[in-house]
Amino acid sequence: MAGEQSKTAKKFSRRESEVMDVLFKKEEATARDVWTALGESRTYSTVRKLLSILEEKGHVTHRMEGGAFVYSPKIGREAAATSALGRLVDTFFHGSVAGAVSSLLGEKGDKMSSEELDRIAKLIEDAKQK
Amino acid sequence: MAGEQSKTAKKFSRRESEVMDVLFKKEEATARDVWTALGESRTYSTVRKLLSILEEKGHVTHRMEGGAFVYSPKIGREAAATSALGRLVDTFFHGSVAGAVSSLLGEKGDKMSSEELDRIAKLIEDAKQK
DNA sequence: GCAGGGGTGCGAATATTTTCGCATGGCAGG
DNA sequence: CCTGCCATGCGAAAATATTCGCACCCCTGC
Repeated sequence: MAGEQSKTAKKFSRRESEVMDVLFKKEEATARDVWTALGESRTYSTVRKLLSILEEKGHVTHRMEGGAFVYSPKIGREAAATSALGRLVDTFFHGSVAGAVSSLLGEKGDKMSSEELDRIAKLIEDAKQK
Repeated sequence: MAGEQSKTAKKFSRRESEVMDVLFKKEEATARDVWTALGESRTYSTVRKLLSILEEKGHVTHRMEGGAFVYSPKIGREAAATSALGRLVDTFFHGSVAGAVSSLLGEKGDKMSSEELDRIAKLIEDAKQK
């Protein structure tokens, strides 16, 4: 249980993670999209710079479309999510998934459809089988 | 679903969050403890400075014990965890708790005891009742 | 009383991150 | 062809975050 972070640890600075969040949510977006999503609190120019830095660091890629860059995260939402989730569970719940689920349910349980609840129950079932 | 972050959004810089992580894991610790936990990669002095800044910003408190400061997070693990978890679920799973649980199970499902699995199942049951 | 070993506070040099303004280039409309 | 609009690149100032070194204090042992 020694160096387990090197593989998953993604270090984003404040603004960088804000941009990444947008990208993860939207899957892909132009600089202008990100700028808008960020509430236009900064300059369009600033957002573009951030994007280019993120790309330089290898966290995002872009493809040309209609004369503009369309950026998208490079690591993959799934991987990033799993990593972040795992770290969070370790930090706050000492590795207890049950603890995390409990917290999640406590927070959003009310607003969840019984359908979604069922879906989770099924997930548990499957895990137990295996 | 508008401005829901203002209440929970805690912004920590890189080092700051590393320190907070230690504090959340240990519940409380002296500067030296944190320094050790951080792998002593920096100077003891640096860690102390970080702690004092964190305190100045209102994220941690300290109490005197045996001539040394024992720091502890101020927001409470539970609240911080819920907040972080919620944000993460929003960002990566578009708010779907099931999606998050699925990911969690996929990552740590194997290593989980059937006991913990049961515990979660029960949690779901309770949520459904309500 | 005089080290020695910790602990704390503070000020300041360094390193990074953030934020922009400006120069350039492509395209559609007049 | 000229003009306005939007996009990208670049360089650098401004704001923050990190890291330390020092001065000072308190307690224990000699």
